[in-house]
Amino acid sequence: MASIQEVAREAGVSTATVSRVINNHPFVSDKSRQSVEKAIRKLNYEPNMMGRNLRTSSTNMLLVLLPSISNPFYSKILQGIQDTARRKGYYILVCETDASSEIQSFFINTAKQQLAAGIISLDPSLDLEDVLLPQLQDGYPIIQCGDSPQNDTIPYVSIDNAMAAYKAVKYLLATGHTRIALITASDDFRYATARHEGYMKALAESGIQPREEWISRGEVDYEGGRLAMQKLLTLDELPTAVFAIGDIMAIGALKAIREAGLHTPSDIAVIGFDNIPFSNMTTPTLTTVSQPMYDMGCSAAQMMIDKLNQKEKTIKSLILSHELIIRESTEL
Amino acid sequence: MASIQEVAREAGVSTATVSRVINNHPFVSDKSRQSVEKAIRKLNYEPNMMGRNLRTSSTNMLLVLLPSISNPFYSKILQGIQDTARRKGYYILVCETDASSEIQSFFINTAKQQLAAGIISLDPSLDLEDVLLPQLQDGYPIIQCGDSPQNDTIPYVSIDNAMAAYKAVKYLLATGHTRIALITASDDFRYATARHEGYMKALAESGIQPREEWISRGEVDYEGGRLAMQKLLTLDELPTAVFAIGDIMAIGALKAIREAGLHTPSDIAVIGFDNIPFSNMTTPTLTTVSQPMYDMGCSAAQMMIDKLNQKEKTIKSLILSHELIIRESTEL
DNA sequence: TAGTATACTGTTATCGATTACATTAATTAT
DNA sequence: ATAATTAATGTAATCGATAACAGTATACTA
Repeated sequence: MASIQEVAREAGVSTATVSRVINNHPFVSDKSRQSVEKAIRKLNYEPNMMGRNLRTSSTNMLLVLLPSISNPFYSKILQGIQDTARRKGYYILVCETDASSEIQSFFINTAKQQLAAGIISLDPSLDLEDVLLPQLQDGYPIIQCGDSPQNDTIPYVSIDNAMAAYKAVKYLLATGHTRIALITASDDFRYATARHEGYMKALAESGIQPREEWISRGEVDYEGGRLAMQKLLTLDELPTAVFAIGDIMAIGALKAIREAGLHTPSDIAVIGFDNIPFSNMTTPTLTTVSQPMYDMGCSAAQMMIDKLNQKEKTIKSLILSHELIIRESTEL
Repeated sequence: MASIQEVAREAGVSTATVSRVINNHPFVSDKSRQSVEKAIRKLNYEPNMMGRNLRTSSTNMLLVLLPSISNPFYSKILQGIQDTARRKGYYILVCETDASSEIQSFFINTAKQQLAAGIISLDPSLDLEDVLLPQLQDGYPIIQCGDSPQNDTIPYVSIDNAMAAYKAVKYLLATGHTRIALITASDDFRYATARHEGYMKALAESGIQPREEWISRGEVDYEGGRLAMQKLLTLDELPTAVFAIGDIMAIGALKAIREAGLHTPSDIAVIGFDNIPFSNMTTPTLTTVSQPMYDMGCSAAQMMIDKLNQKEKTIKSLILSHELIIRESTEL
């Protein structure tokens, strides 16, 4: 672990000159530059990040908050963040926010301690605005990714959830369905309420009065989707199609339908949201709305890095495009 | 961002005394301790990690190398690592090794720069011994998790893969199968060859001569499993059961069987490996060998931290227990 | 009472980098 | 030929913490 001093001694120059060579300053003679580079190679020198970051009071680490690492939706976004960050020389600190309550203080410390240069949050349930931001230094960069925040003071990367849901339900209507149920989650999540809105709007446009009992709620996981579907299956008049606000819930719904001895899509069509890898591996394969998860991650990281480099004074939110992927669960 | 100097001034003591209070040294008077604590609260002080780590030339970050973040097997392990690490005050730097070739140098720098205190690798394809280790400082801690390394100089956390595979195939034999195929991957992975061995041993014990054509190989993903199964389906005499060395490949196999108009388990039973969350959501649900992924992660992190704290001079490898989970894909 | 141990606190060097400032050498302008 | 620029380099302070060492005050021992 050679230090800059050793390199300087080896090269017969001062540490300042070595530093200038490392950081590509002008005003270094070719002679000095060459002997420094030679010394660096000889000693296998790497600048120590701690020393550098302490002095410049900067850091090349980004903190990513995500509700659950093993949720494929988030991990795909994380992949995008990671790739972009690495290309720009940034490291990713991950923090799974689901696990416990000490977490808040743990990651807020990360920011306070200047360990991370900024926070990218994938957690839609985290109240960034009212809980997180006030605890951070003024101007500390935060980006929300995959959902839009409660209010618009925090920049985000997302898709137009209402529009995407609208189009998905429109598609169901176009294929002849009129009794279309919604499987959704708590209204705490903006994306959930936005997709709910899109659903309502599509029905309204077709002159269909959405029934109270068509809205079934559950946890955002497989069991939650399964239970929500089971509730729908107790209705006197069954829906002929279901729009679930997430693929995993939709996959749970598929299961409940099959358990009831019914068939998808002939008895009940199902449409999901997110296009997680597994949505293409189910039986039947799942019609879904594709979110550009990887791109969302890339964009979030890029926005953060631009902000850190002051290329952009303020971060502008970004709406990416979505796509309806039609598969077996709705094909008649 | 108050510094230790400001706290010292506020409390009317020297920085040394503040440092002693922070680090719970004895020999601090109650009077000093109280005024320091008061100053810390008042200034909302948090020790700066960069300063501390530079001085102590230590760090509380661990680097985790994983082939793919979005693979549920790895992400579940990562969850265990993360939880344990955080409880002990360590941060996790993730590095997805699949993506590109600059990666090697990127993460080796992390170690060289003393940014990370140790490396936990989940990547079975990474040649830790011959490629990674020689580039690191002598004694730099590395742990392999989820697979045993090529040779035994690097400590690891894993299960007994050969035994687990043996028991899985034994179960198929016990339920009357005699033509049992194997879907596996490249022999580059130790876990793959170990599971292959277990398969061979079980067949041999039952006096069954394993046929060459029963061994079908593919990439370790959904498509790989599907293609490998398709190859098996071209045989004149079809196998009645298939053991796949990973759940995702097994799920691909289920798909291929269904596409061929056959039924699982009545025509061909399928058994997977890993017990990823999705193995319980397929149709039919997948019989599989459960690896304690979360525990593996916890153990790996714990071993690393013990090593770093010098509780353990050398790290001892750990074999955790597995379990056969019987579900619909093998139930007749 | 002098001497010694003990408890507590402060001074200062240090980790490894960056950078403002000073200095010197070389070049150009007058 | 002298003054004024410009280029190249070095000196030393600095970031925020820790810790060796020294120093002071108090209690205890002989």
